Amino acid sequence: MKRTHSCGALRASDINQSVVLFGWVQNRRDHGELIFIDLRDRDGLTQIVFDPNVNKEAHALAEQMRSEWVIGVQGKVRSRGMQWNKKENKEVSATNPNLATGEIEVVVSDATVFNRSETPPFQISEHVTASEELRLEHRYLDLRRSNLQATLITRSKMNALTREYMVKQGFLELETPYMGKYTPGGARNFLVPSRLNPGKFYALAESPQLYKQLFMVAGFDRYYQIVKCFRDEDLRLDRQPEFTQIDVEMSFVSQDDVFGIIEGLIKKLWGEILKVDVPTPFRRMDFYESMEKYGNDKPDLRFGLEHVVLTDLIKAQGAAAGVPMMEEAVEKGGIVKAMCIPAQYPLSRAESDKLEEYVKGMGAGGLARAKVGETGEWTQSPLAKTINPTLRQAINAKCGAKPGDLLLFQFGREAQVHTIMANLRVHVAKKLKLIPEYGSGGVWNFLWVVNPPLFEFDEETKTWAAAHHAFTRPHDDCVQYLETDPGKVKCWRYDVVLNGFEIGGGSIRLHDPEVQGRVFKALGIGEKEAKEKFGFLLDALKFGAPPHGGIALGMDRLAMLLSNAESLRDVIPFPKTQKGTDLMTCAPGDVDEKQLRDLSVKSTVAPK
RNA sequence: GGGGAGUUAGUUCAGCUGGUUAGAACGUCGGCCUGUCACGCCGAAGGUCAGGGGUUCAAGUCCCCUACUCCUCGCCA
Repeated sequence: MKRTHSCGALRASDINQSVVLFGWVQNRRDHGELIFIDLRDRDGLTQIVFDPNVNKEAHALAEQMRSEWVIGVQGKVRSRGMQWNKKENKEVSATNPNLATGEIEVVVSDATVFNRSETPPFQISEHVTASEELRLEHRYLDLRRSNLQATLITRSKMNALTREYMVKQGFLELETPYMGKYTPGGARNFLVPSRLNPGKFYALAESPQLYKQLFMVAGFDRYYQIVKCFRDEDLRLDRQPEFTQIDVEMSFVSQDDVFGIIEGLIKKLWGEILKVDVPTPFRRMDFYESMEKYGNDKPDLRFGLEHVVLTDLIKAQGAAAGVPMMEEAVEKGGIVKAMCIPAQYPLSRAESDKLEEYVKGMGAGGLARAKVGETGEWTQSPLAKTINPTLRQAINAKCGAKPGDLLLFQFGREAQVHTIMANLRVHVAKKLKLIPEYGSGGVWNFLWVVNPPLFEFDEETKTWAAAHHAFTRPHDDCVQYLETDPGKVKCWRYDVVLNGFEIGGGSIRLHDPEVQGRVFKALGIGEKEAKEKFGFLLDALKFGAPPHGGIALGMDRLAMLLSNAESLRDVIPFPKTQKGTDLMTCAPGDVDEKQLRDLSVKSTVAPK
């Protein structure tokens, strides 16, 4: 027997053809005489019928068949249009409109069993939801489910479309090493001990960042790569220790050129995969605006509930404000933020108490609330009695609060207030069903977040640190502040955001050695240290480096959003758990003493 | 490292303020059935209540520890 069709191929136009199908038994419906089996492969389902009047042996074999057996059948394609129904004593339509092949069935004249199957630990079905733990343990079975197959097929399409697009735009696909030199700063690296160089280690690349800049120095002009990256940080819903980037770098370009290329790519991916027309250019938002209104640099713009910063209002009232906790926060250099939940989305006392629990989980002291009354007075709030009425009206006005609205407040350390309010905003939006729990809801709000600061002040070490990396080009009109006021220096860094997910980020690089030296100085990195850490790149920049810049898109996140998946794990064939383990292979695993000796490595963990 | 949720039949879950034999659905196995399509009907088997310790006359249920899974803060330039 040789397979003639896939299980998703046959249509009414194939009726009367003799065909051979191979596949897995999805489902068996035994009527004593007739036996129906849904035969499955990655292309779809086809109903096959065993009739003892057609072939007794095949029918007997079908009585034995069970879920997930791998079989082959030969037979004739027959219409399911009108079939004799004994119960009703007349011909009745038996088509299945839920199936692409529902117009037809294959009457089996010959059948072979290629392999039997044990009863699987969970049913291979879209209807049954086994726990993720069990599914990961038997990932090869989970991957038989059609929705997981669909996401991986979508990924494959993304790869093909990306390559097609990038090649057409004149990009070269160039490879970079995974095993490189450890560079401090940034994400924690996975280390690989070197057997040939005892005591020394490679680091797995957290991104091809430095290499792709060297490609520009070498004159390749336009580089891209679909590449694995490795980061040894804690996992999240949208973070895996190994993940894939669409990595891009270009010479002689401005920020707008990079945006144009990426907008074109996303337009193509969304257009061809989802048949959705994404309008370009994308909206742009200043980093500071994003922090102020949304509390982070990856705002979900599918809904409102914008934050309002009240710090200045409270400062202006001085000692007369009547909100001692907020005043104290402001005095200590912190900020005060509010969020207004409109009256049309009423929250019960129990619900708003739950919100308080939620923010406390993020380290908040509590969640101050105030219900706005008919004349702008506050009720149901500990602030109501003491607050200066002028301040209260000013806050109402600034928040656009109307009678019946609920105001939520956070105050304290700036970074923490932003984080808590950012998470609270999304949390509330989901609760109020302004956005779905996961997935786009059919709304695709792309956004560039631009002009962030080059440096961040590290509260712990009391020093300035690179907000992204030390090779980002500052705005020309900010270079003057490098020495005097580093916090004021904005740079050519950009993130592309979709529905609250950072799907990519990049920058225009710093190719001027003079400014580079000043940036290092601001970071407290001496010449010697810079040479040790980034020597090869700094050397390379001395030999005629073109102005260049680039970006990297998170391929897994794109795939997750494109296929409305709940988690990154659903678009990665073999993902890891939150502790970075693989439940199927049990990686990471033990190695024996000899292997360690060969690598000149000693474990400090006592053997069990 | 911190906070939260969870772990009961092969699977998904229920199991109240501690109380006699731990239930349901799906799956599995057996029987019946020529038009089903998540077929239907009848019957059966199936449990270390995650592991360990404690409180109690009595623990799936209360307490402590450990493991694992998920969400999250920190972290991810």
